[in-house]
Formats: sequence, structure tokens, C-alpha cells
Amino acid sequence: MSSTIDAAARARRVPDKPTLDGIEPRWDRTWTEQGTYRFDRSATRAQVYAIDTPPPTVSGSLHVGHVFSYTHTDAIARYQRMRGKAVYYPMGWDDNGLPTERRVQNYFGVRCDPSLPYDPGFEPPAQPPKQPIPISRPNFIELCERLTATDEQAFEDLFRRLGLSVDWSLVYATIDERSRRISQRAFLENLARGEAYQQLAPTLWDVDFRTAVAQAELEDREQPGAYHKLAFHWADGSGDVHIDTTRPELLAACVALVAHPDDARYRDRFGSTVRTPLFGVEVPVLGHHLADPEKGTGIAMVCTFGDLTDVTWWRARPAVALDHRLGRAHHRHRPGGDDRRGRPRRLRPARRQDRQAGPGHRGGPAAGQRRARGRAPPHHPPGQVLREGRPAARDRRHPPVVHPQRRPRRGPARRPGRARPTAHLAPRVHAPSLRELGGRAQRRLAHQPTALLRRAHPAVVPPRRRGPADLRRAAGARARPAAHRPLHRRAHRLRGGPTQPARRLRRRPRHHGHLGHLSLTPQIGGYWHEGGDGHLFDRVFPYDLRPQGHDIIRTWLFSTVVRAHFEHGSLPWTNTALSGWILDPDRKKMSKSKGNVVTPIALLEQYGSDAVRYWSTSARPGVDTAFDEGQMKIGRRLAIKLLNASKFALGTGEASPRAEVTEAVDRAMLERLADLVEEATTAFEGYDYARALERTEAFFWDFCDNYLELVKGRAYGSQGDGPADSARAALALALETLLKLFAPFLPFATEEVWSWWQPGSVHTSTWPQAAALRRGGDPEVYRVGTGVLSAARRAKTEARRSLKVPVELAQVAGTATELAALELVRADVVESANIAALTTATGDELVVAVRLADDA
RNA sequence: GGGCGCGUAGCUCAGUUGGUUAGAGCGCUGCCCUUACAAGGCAGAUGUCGGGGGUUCGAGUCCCUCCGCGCCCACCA
Repeated sequence: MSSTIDAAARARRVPDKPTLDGIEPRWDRTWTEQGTYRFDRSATRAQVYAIDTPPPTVSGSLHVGHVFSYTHTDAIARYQRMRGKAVYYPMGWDDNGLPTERRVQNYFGVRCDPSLPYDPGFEPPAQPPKQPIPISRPNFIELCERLTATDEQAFEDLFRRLGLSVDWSLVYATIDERSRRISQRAFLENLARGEAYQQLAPTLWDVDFRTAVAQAELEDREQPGAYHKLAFHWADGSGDVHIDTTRPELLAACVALVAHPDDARYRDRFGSTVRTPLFGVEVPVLGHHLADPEKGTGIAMVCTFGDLTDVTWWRARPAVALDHRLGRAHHRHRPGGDDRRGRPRRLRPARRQDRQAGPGHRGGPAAGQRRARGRAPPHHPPGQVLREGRPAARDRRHPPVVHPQRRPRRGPARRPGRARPTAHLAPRVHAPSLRELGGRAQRRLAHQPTALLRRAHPAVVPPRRRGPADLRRAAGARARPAAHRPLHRRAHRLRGGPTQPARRLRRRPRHHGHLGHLSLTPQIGGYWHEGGDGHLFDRVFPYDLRPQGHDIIRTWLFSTVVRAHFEHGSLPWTNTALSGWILDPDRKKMSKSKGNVVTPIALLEQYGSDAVRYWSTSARPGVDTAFDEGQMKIGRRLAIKLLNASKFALGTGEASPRAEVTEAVDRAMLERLADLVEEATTAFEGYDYARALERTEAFFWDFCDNYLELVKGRAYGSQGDGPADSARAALALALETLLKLFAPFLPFATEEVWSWWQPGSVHTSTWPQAAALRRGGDPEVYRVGTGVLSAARRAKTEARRSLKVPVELAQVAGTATELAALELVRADVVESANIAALTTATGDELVVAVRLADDA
């Protein structure tokens, strides 16, 4: 290609007024059309860089936290792509479960009534009505699908505008068929290997939605309450013992009394029994260290289940044959007890009228509370003898208390006007669980976790978060031997691929979050055992990177490791990058409930995506970061500067075809640039994108302020063709390199400039090589040259004169080395600083004395 | 209550194995329309490195302690 054609082409393509306006949709379209980020399925595992992307919860709102952490991952993805890797970068949407149901109810103003028939013509009103419209279950599911599709589109739009280099042909949703199929397949494998067990365990129960809820769905809320004094009767007839409780309605579910082992008041009674008031059930008195002698009367009733301590106590059942008592105490209502060999029996569902404190009982807990207080006793058990023939009601001697209760997070549509007191703990057969939660493997893991994690230790970024505590405890935290039984009999029912989703949306068993699809994102994202694409999974697994929040190490990270360990005998990824929080100006964690979130789309529109990405990637990995629009302004300025500086560098003129970088200061600049490339590369290899950005940015501003000024005249040809060619070639080389270094951070602006003069996409170009830039330049030449220029500018500024004003005489003192370096850049210095006469003298260090011309 | 982390300029943050006079950007002050950029440029001022103690020739950096803040876990009769 001849230089004239080249120059003409260039002139056409460099705009007179470069702008960032409208840049995002334009390049997003082009990248999609060109398949810029499409995964190369022919790549071998060694050529692949695979990312296990955390699926955002689409039923939640978009917020800057998404922008923040996903940008970090994208910067790494873009770097790896330019390093020549085939980047596997899928995206998933988490749209399972209760949040989706809730959002559908709020959004459309409907509620699901399974008794209604399907209405094929149903359309929700434009505005959600005050009174939720009851609709059939199929109608409700249709709305769920409609809304999640909308939500997913909103997320994709955001992420596209943000410039995430995701391969959008690899999108999955945790609710879609593939995810369910893989999830079930993985579970079958667990079954086949005997890694899954059915286990008796309590589940948190949402009274409103009549479904089990995950712990993560709960929040603490202060509840006003009062102690109610209940009189239990010693079975040996020696009188009463009083219990203070805030939850008298749970009396029917009382299975034991518990006091602290050292409590002298009750120590002698351990092993004996009492009869409950009202129900006359005989329960044991036990000792447990969690009982607090200071609270109430120092002895508490254990119910199945009022709170999580009850669970502990119930599980901890000591040597006393509590299971036996359990059986009697809760004939129909019991959770099952243990069989003769100590294994839990199958749960027998309680009959409705017996669910005094269980899920779904009439009137809810409030009614139960009324009854137990004596206003409306449910019935009079035979032989019940209580003081005054009734349970001791509210005891006014105890002041009202405020105590926190765990309860489901409340959405706006949660039956307005009705205070639903609490999440119940209902004994249920826990959904089949991995041994992770109990049994031999759990014990093995509890001893092995460090070995497991250490053997092929995932590198955790940033390393300081790696504190052995985190990972070790993540692995061993929930070690608790528990009875279990294999589920082989169930296996055949699941065989043959995905089963139907729960026929009834309600009462769908929910796991404790970390056992659901989310622990299988590597398998789902990688099409594990999904036909049609040969060995895709083998090409991406184990993944190279898993980014995630540090708050869910113990849940998500650990469960992903466990499942990969069982399934593949390896870690699911080799690196984990932990991202920090976004903090509002008061240094609080930004969250929806606090109402301090900022809409990310508006930010992207106001500052531009590159600017927001700049703010995001300025934050060190894993560091909590303040939301700072100031940084976005800086980012925008940087992006604009990049356009303008590029326009200038490309506009000085075309280097002749065989141009060489010959001038000393040009070679010196390239030498410094080579150092920068090495530093940025090292930083990226250590996942420290922020350092790479910071160093690149610092170099760039110095490059603009000093190098461009220094060589400007020469590049325009003031010193002849040879020196001009050297400057132009150096400028082109530097610009190309800087665009590449900035590309992971400012994908739009760099691509824009790239398109002015280079073929293809900067994002599929190769990462710069330091060696290709080195020409034996001496950085000292650069330092001295820019130092003298800067001194001349300072003199002019201090004299309040224009920078154009001539320097009549510049006297430079310096070491022999410095003076020798100065001679190599003398012509550029004299020209750029407009120096009439420059003299040199030997000295200890570089000192510049400047005399300005008198004329104004 | 236990664990992890943070505290450096008015603000947001760097500061690597302990090593000259602790840095950057924003903001602030002043100057300059300079043939890429005035939504710009050039230059300047700005510190009890949270407090105290210790180790060391030398501490922002290592140790102890206290104060303040954040998160996770636990507790919540």
C-alpha cells in the first residue's frame, strides 16, 4: 500500500471533531456483527481462558455494584483475549425462586391461586391494582416467564452498553431447561456414587407463601414482645417450675426444657421430666451450655421449632432418649424421631388440626398466641391440671421486651396490612442433600478441606483475603455429623433427563441457597454433558477464573468447590477474584433496602461507559470502594484526551514507508514505553488491572504534556524529513501501543481511534511486546529534555507571560551525563520552548536558569 | 461474642522485601486562547501516615495496645 493512498485513507477517517457521543451503541452493534467476542470452539484447552461468571439475580434491581464488579472481570477477559487466548465468557441469569414470585406479584398486581382454571386470554392491567388479582397457576407462570425475559433483557442491555465482552450466544438462565437438566443430572451422579442423602432437618417456613425459604431470604427485625410465664409440673409431683417465654404459642410443640449445665437451680433435675401445662405432655429436663441462666427464669422450653437455637438443642439431643420423648410428645406432629438404630424416621406430615405451631395452621401464629394465652384454648386436654385451670397468662411483673426475630424479607405486596409475625421453623424432610451437610463425607471434608483446597490451591485475588481462615473455615464450617440415609430408591424417578418443574409452585422445596443451581455454574455454563458441541466442557473446565463477592465465600464458593470435587475430582477453577463493595459517601454498603442506590444506566449515559469503567477499574481488586462521580469525570476526560491526542499524533503527517525511529529522544520514549508494557503485563498477570491502568494513565498524560510538545515541531517537518520520519514513526508506534494498553479499560474510545487507521478490532489485536519497542534508547535523554522544557514553562508561568514568549537565554547546569543527553535532544528542546540561546555548564545536578525576552 | 479487613492531604486513593525530603488525581490558588484538546493547558500550595507504646542504625511499612469504621459468622427463652 502506497503512502499516498494510506494518507488519503487516514485523512478521510480521522474526524475533525472527535467525539464520544453515540459511541457505545455503534460499537456494540459492530462487535456483534463481527463476532468480535465469539468463543473459538476449535481452541484447545491450553488456548482457552474460561470465566465462570456469577449470574446476577435479575429479579433484583440494576445497580452500580453490577457495573463495578463485572467491569473488573471484563478488563481481565479483554487482556486475556489480546494475549491470544480464546476467552470463554458466558453470562447467566439467576431468576429462580421466591424473589421472582414476589416481583411478579408486585409488578403485575396478581397472586397465584392454584384452584383457579387457566385463562388463556388473561392480560394483567396496565397499572397493578391495589387488590391483587387472583390468577391460575399456569397464568402466573406465564407472567413469571414474561417478566424474567424482560428483566434479563434489561441486564443484557446494561452489560452491552457497559461494553462487557461477553459471548452473548452463551447465555443461560438458572431456570431454563438446560440448567435444570444439568442440575438434575449432577444430582443423579451424586446419587449413583452415594454422595446424596435424605436427611431429617428443619426448614425455615414462610407463612405467607407457604414455602420453605433460604436463610438468605431472612432478615432480623426487632419485635415487641412480652414474657409469658408458663407453669410446668414436675412429673414426680414436687410442684411447678416456671418458664418465661415470648413464644407461648409454641407450647404445643415443646419437647424439652433446657437449663445451663452449671445452673444450681436445675442441675439436680436433669434427667427428670415435667408435664407441659395445657397439653399435659411429659418432656425431659436437659442441660445445655447455650441456655443462659440470666434470661427469664434460667430454664427454657425447647420447641420444634421456634428459632434456630431450638434446632441446635433438638439436634444436640444428649444421652437421654429424647427421641422417645419426642415421639410421645408429638404423636402426629413429631418430626419423626429416630428409629432403633438412631437413624431418623421418615417425616409423617402432621394432620391439619394438629399443626398448632406448624406451617399452614389456621389463623397463623397470632391466633396460636391468643389461644395459648388462654383467651381461646384450643381444647382441654384430659387430666390437665393447671393452676387456676388455665395456663398462667401474661405476667405483668416482667416488663415488655424487644427481641429480634428472623423473618422473611418483606416485599411491598406481602399481604399489606397484616403483620405476619415470623418465619416458622417447620420440621420437614430436607431435600436430598449432598453429604456436604452431613455424614461421612462431611466429616472427611472437615478434615480434608485444606488438603482439597491446597492441593491445587485456587489463587485468590487479592492475596491478602486468602487468610487461611477464610478458605479453611469455608470448608469446615458446617461440619456436623448428622444421620442420613441413602436415596437410591429415588434415583430411577429422576433418570432420563429433566423432570417437570414442581407441579405446584408453592411448597416447592428450597435448599439452603448454596445447594441449588448456583453451585453448578461451571457445569451449566460449560454445557456439561450437553450434546451438540462435542467436548466443549473439556475445553473450558476447570475454569481459569471465578469472580465473586467475598461475602459468599462460605456459601457459593465452597459449594461450587465441593460439587466439582465430587463430580470431577478437581477444583472448578484455578483463580478466584474477590470483588469489593460499593460504598455510598457515608461509607455504608450500597443496597436497595437503604435506598441509596444509583441507577447505572443514567451514569453510563451521563459520563459514557468508558468513564464509568475507568472509575470501576481504578479500584484495587477486592477493595471496598466509594461511589465517586468525580472519578467518572476524570475517566471521561481521559477518553476525550485519548481521541484528541490520537488525532494530533495521526495528523502530523505520514512517515515514509521505510521510516526508522532514529532520534535519541524518540528511542528514549519508546524505551520508557517498553518498561510500561512490562509493568502493565506483570500487573495483569497478577490480576491487578488497577495498577496497569494507573501506570498506563500516568505514562499517557506525561506523553501528552511533554513528549508531544517536545516533538511537535519536528513531526511537522521543521527539522527535515529524516527527523520528522523518526517522530512520526515513534508516534504511530506509541499510539498503537497505548491504545492496546488502554483497550481493556476504555474499549469504546480505543476502538474508535483504532478504526481511524488500523484494520480489524483493537480488542482482537495482540497485546504489545516490550521487546518490539526497544531500540536501545536512553531514558535519561527523555528526562533531561522534558526537564528543560518544563523549567522554561515554569519560568514563563511565574512571569505571568504567555508560553509562546521566547526564552532569550537558557543556562543549563548538569552532570556530564546530563549535558551529553541534552545535546541529543537539543534541537527539540530549543524549538518547543522557543529558546533563542542555550548554554551549558558542568554542575552537580540539573539546574535551568531562564531569561525571557523583554518584549510583550 | 468470634473472625477478617480498613484508618495516609479538604475528598477519593497509591505507597511492593522496613531505606533519601511520604506520592497521584480531584478540589483549591495563580497564570496562559499554545497550529490535538478552553468541557483545555501550564504551574503552585496542601500531611501529628487514627492515638499510645515497642523492635531497629532507620517504621506509613514489623510487634503490642487502645479508639473509630466496615463485612462475615454466631447469638437472640
